[in-house]
Amino acid sequence: MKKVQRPENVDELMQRCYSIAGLSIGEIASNHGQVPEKLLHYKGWFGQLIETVLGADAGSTPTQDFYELGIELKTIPLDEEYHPLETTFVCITPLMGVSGMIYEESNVRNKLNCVLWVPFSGSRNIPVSERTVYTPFLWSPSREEDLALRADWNDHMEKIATGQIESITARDGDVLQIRPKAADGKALTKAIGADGSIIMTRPRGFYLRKCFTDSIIRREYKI
DNA sequence: CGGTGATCATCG
DNA sequence: CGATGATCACCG
Repeated sequence: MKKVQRPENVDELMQRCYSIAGLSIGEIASNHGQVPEKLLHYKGWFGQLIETVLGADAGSTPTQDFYELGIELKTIPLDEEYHPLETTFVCITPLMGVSGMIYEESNVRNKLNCVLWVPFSGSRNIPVSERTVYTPFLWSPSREEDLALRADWNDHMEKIATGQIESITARDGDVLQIRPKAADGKALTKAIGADGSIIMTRPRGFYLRKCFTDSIIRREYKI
């Protein structure tokens, strides 16, 4: 693995981004090991590859990838018409100690405050090494997007705070949904139960719906 | 276990 | 056939 230093500033980061725009995954991975045939057993592989290439550290800290720059890195697979193929994981959903939490100080708001999107062709009928990176770009939520995120976050967190976590499904939330996020179905974590007691439940995560990221992509690429 | 990075597989 | 619920790999 070739070591890449952390970028000193946004310009340096973006120059690295533009240097990989248009390249195939195989070309980008040439100095970083083998490209997997399928992503089934390597689901986060591409995201971690891009982190390495751009100089983010591969830690698992709940902060931005480029902490000094306040920038979060997200790769996003698109189909032939530039529509997102998958939802976008944001962060783990807090299920305990949520009373008094406000959106402005939430992990969701912090993560999405400034995102470096790295879109790439992700259709499964294209061999992984032949999929290409589109032009990465920086994004911050518009006022409307921020309001939509805040509304969903408030709805979700109120339910969690009042012991209704088990009633939340992926259908809830216009742009921000909650879905299981764990290694398997056996993983359990503490949450607030209906009667205020502590219950054990599946860990959850916040995800951005495709419609939300789709509008981001279409606005940026003017399509 | 609880985070990071996500995509898979099944079902309505 | 797309979304929901489940799952995969790795790290400290």
